[in-house]
Amino acid sequence: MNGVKKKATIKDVALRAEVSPTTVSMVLNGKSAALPESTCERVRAAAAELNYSADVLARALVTKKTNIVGVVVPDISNAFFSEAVRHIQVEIARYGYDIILCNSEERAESDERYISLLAGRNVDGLILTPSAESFTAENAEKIKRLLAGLHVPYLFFDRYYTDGGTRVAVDNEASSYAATQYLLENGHKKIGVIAGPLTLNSSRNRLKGVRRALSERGLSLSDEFVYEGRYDFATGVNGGEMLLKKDVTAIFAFSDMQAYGVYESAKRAGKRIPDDVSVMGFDDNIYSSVLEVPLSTMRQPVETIAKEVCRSILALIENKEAEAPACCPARLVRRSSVADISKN
Amino acid sequence: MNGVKKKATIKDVALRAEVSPTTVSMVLNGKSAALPESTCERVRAAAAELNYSADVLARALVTKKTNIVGVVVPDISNAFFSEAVRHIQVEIARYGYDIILCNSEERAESDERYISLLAGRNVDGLILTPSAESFTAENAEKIKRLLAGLHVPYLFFDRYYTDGGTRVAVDNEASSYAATQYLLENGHKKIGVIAGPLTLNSSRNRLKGVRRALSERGLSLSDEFVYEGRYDFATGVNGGEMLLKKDVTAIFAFSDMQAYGVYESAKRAGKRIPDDVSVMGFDDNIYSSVLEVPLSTMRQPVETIAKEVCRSILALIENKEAEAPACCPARLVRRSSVADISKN
DNA sequence: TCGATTTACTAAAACGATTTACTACGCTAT
DNA sequence: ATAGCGTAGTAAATCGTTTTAGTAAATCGA
Repeated sequence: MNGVKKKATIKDVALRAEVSPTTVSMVLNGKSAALPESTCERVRAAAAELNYSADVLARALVTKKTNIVGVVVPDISNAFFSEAVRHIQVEIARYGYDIILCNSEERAESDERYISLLAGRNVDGLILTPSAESFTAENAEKIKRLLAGLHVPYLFFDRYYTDGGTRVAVDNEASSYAATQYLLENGHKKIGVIAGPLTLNSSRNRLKGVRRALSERGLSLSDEFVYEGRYDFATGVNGGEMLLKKDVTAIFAFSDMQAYGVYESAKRAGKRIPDDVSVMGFDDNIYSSVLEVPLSTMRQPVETIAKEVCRSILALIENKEAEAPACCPARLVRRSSVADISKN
Repeated sequence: MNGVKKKATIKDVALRAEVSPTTVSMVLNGKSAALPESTCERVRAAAAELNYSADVLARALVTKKTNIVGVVVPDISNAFFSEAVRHIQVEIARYGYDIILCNSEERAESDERYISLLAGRNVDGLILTPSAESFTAENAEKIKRLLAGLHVPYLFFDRYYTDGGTRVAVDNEASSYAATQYLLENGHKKIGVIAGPLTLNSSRNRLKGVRRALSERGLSLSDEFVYEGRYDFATGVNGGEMLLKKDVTAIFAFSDMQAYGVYESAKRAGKRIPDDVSVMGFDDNIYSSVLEVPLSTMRQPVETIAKEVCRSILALIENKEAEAPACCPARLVRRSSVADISKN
């Protein structure tokens, strides 16, 4: 009963159960096939009495398994990522894994630094959403080389390189195709688009979907109706301002956050939503249903994606073999920000 | 050049530099006071050539230092926590620490499980926001006992037990005092409050602040004007509905999310903000400035708080001595959701 | 010149597990 | 009688560091 009592080690348990550490280890790790139940019982009792649990560091040192996966996202305070990370953490905890979380703040240099750092921590796997910067040809090459040299299973989440690597993302092309169809069905022909960085596959594929839907109706999207920026509020404001001047009847923003910016720009321009201009978003943040004019948007199945991320990375950790890319479909959420002008 | 080359160990470096592992360790850890520069140079060169970096697991095993801090929050997808965690991660990384993130999903059982788990991972420190459940007398006792037995430095962030433990939080009492004063200055006397769980010090102290401001003007807040719930949207809707029936002129919601709910309830009741009822929030989420009627609110200085959290936990890790509680002041953000009715 | 000190370095013990390769014993079958 | 085998374990190596307690040689002071 004196002061700080140290954690019991496997030796303490061995001593108390009057067996060797080897035996303790085997019993506690379920490798006791060859041992009589009486011994196992003694060991388990001793372990319980001493409140023993194996030191994870010592164990990891010999087994080369930490049960940690590293997660690198551009910005956890972005609603999409925070929700995804929450689901990932909760889900992967069920398999006995913890996550070390890193924010790259959209900087390629941080991606590199964190990836190396996590590998140095002997994580069992890596879940990556590279920063926008990491999609320039040069940076992409660096990241890919870095990962190849690491021998740590990794997977791309939401953003990915097209030439290899396991990935889990929403089906961007199909989703924005659906969104555009919805706009078309409501009579919109003059559509403006606010995209995220076109270096990202997410934005490029969403744009592709828009173009496909349009061309199927014999329409096309000229470049001057596409405003490229980031996925943030300010981009929405600027893009909205620019597109409103061109008298579009609908604006499709590639993120809800951008859509909020469009609302702001409409307010400034004295235009009402959806009477003067329709707005369509992408993500379905919790806030989108709360707006004065609830936003029509494509809902990302964040929980499904998160679970798929976990399933894939665990598979990679176990098999060390490439997984097929997983594409999850987004769902159209019709609210009030899109007006039907087909009868006009 | 054959296949997978293994990571270089300290022995490899020692061999190449023609010294002992001891020497390598000392040089690379800056304990080379007694060694001639020539040797140091040789060791450093060898290390560089082999691309050597010490295995953190092996090191942690002997030094008892992991450079990891555990973070347990109720819900990372809550904007306040996600922003806080982002700043915490970025800041603490500057000191060479990583964070393992856990979501308790507001469940006491998860708090216990994660705290034990993180301690078992030999984290150097713990940053905790206990779930609402963990504030019942019984659960609180359990958590406190658990922490006391762990010998891991820990700190409470945002929510805390009043009887001990280092803590970092916004000055809730002063903040809501200021908010209430603002309401009073604008002529509001019949004020309704939507609180979070009153088991949480944050809610209790905010309520205290309201009462103090009111009583200084000879007013008081009767219980029927206080709606207790959670910090979420649904609580705002329900509380708003209830309070609007009592013809309050202003509603002070203890979170922005609740305030959004109040907006919704006002819309349903056909009341305009701020013409028919004023609304005040708390947090200043990024969305609050985006609303059709931008929300007046108390802005939590999240980055400041996060930095203070890092400073404190690092101090605790180094000194192992209690830190003074840190209280950060919130700032009043005046927007359009509060009307001046003092001239009526 | 000799003992004491300084310089430059190292052997070996930890840290706390897992894992491989044994051993000692009793029993059976030939 | 003994080879062979199953049972019930264990000793010792290993993982890759840090750290303690030295030592051997060179230098210094008197």
